[in-house]
Amino acid sequence: MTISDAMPKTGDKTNQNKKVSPRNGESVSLKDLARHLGLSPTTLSLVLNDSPQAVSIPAETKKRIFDGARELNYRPNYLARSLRVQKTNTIGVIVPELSDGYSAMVLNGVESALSTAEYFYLTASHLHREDLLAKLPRVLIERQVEGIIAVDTPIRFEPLLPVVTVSGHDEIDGVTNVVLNHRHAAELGIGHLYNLGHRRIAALKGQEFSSDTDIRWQTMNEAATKRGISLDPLLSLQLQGDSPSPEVGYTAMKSLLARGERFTAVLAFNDISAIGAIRALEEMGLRVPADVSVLGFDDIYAAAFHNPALTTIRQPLFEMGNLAARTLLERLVNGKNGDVPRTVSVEPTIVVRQSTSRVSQQ
Amino acid sequence: MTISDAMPKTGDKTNQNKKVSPRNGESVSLKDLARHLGLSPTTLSLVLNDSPQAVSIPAETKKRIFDGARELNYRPNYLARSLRVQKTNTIGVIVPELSDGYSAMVLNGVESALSTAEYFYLTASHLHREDLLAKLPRVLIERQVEGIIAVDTPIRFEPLLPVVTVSGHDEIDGVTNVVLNHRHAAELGIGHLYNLGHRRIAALKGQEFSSDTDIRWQTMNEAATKRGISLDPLLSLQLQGDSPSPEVGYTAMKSLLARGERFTAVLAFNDISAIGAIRALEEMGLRVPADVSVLGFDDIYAAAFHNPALTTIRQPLFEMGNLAARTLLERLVNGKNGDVPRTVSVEPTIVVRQSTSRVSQQ
DNA sequence: ACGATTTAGTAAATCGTTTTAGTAAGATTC
DNA sequence: GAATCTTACTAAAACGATTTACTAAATCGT
Repeated sequence: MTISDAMPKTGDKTNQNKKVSPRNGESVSLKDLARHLGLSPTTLSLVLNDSPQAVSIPAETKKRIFDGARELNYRPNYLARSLRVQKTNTIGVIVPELSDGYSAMVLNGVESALSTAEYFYLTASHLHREDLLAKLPRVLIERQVEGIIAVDTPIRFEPLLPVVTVSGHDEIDGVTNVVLNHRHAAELGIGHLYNLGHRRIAALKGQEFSSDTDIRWQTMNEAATKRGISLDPLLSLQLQGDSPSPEVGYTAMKSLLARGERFTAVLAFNDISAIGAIRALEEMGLRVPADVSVLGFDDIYAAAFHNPALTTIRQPLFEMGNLAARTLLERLVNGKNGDVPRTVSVEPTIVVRQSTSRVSQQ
Repeated sequence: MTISDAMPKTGDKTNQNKKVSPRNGESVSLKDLARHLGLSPTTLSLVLNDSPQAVSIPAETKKRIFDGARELNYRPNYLARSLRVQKTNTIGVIVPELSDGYSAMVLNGVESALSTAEYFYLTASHLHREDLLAKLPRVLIERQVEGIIAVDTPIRFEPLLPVVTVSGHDEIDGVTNVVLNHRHAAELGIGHLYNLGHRRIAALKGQEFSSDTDIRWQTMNEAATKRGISLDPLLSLQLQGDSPSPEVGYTAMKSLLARGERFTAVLAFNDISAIGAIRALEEMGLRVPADVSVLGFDDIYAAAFHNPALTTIRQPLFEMGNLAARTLLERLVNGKNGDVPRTVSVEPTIVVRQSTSRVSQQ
């Protein structure tokens, strides 16, 4: 663009802006600006959007338009624009709850990918309520989102538009699942505990509503079986309640301990519940890791700084969110033609810290 | 036209919907539905929105319309609607970063208040970047948000629309600040430590970019002075870096310890940095709370389950977000008339756990 | 039996853009 | 010097709703 050069000669007629000046509060439309400049909205639109047809508009006029826009503080109405071009640059993100750390990390990744593409997103929490699970996709679609990312959320609607899940495991036409390589994660986790000599391993299963609960339990069992041990059902307990606090791990571990079973290691569903479990163990006089090793999952920020520092299986949540968003954007530009991948997976790593150790010989 | 009267008795012509059926992917507009029903879009709009003018439409026609809408899976286009009625039921929320726990808790409160009002929100993170601080409000306004909530974020723009901050402290026309009663918080914190006998108190000041840093430092000093002690500048250190991990507290405490100063208590800027500080102290062989008491701030989920459990000043973040959203919504319905409160404040509480204790006599 | 009212709708304007299809004047070509 | 091509624009039709201002027929009041 060559807007900057035409300034010197004119510098006179364009200043008669008294009539339309800053405008008492209401915002100025393209029509207002056009009237003020004595041009048609068409011309302004062409110039402001740097449309190819604007080549015939002389630099001086262009400058007049840009100056006028700045002067009247013209801001295009994105609603009107979106309506016309049939494109909102907006997607919807559905999460269980915002404050659970997990969703926040994923969202962070989503946002990072979207912002570079000039997309915005509407967030909606379903709070594990069936009515919201059915309603939220509807209202998001009414708001013309171009696609939906569902984080740890079951799909209870027909995917009329591109859908990408994070940690979704249902095979549905039109939805891409971004998932962790759970088999690998299980190998890392069970392998680590096994190599430290642990054979009696207690497990804290995820809540029923959590998408990863089943696959995690299944792959962990496979990894155990492969090593000739098994995850004793008597030593496993399902987390209850949807609080995003360590409380749920604490109460679960409390009631497991109350059963009087013996075990040397605990496989927690996530770091949050691992932290709760450690508290319960210590209250019983059991030291971690001396008496019982505890393995977390996720590697949230607090994991490294907990006391003892958590050994955990790291799930790259930011990357998963980021990947989900990038995958969705890609599906959006490809339209109908591009093929829809069923699954995109990311790799876990194990981060060994202080909450696990070699089983004590006794 | 009186198309409707020809069919009441028949009750069979309405089924000839083959032509318009589910529509190969494109969504059905009001006009499509009107054509399918042989009515005008006006009538449908009146009926579907239960407008007062729809009283004259007979129940039978209404039913036909509702049935048709369901049958063709009609979803109003919110964009078009918003454009026409000049109301988007959308607000913008600006946060520093999503994954820092603080923002997530506040957002959770915001969402909870908004969802009952059928509002949605666009989230944007500024990552402490000046360019984004200037740009984000602009683009949110272009997207026709009705108001903005800025969480722990400086206002770098002219508030042309209703703005509510969470933990903002600048006095600006048109913006309402939802803040903690910091004086009270400082009384609680300093009072607690003072009563336990602490006189030499180290402080971890918040990062420069954090809105609460100054007011917190100031009120803490006042509370200390009031008791005849002072927060020795030699014992205080500013947190550096914008990672939402305990790391920042850890490094700050490390370098404070490296200076060789003696102190019996630490006033941390927040729980996250308190956790990092505790790690640093323990690495130096100092026990918490036996040798040094550590007081956190915020009361995040992890605080209660840290080891030792954090004594902390609880800041009701969910409520603050909720209140901010409710305040904004109120300002939106009141329009220009309703007065704009400058400040709305909430009260802190102190939660005494295990990270603080009476100063050891030696 | 005549005007007023109610009933059951509709046509057209509108919100603020973008885009298609022009147009009218001047410059260029042959 | 007529035909064509540029140049510099503009009018009007979208996008998909809502809303204002009608209308034509049926009913009501007296």
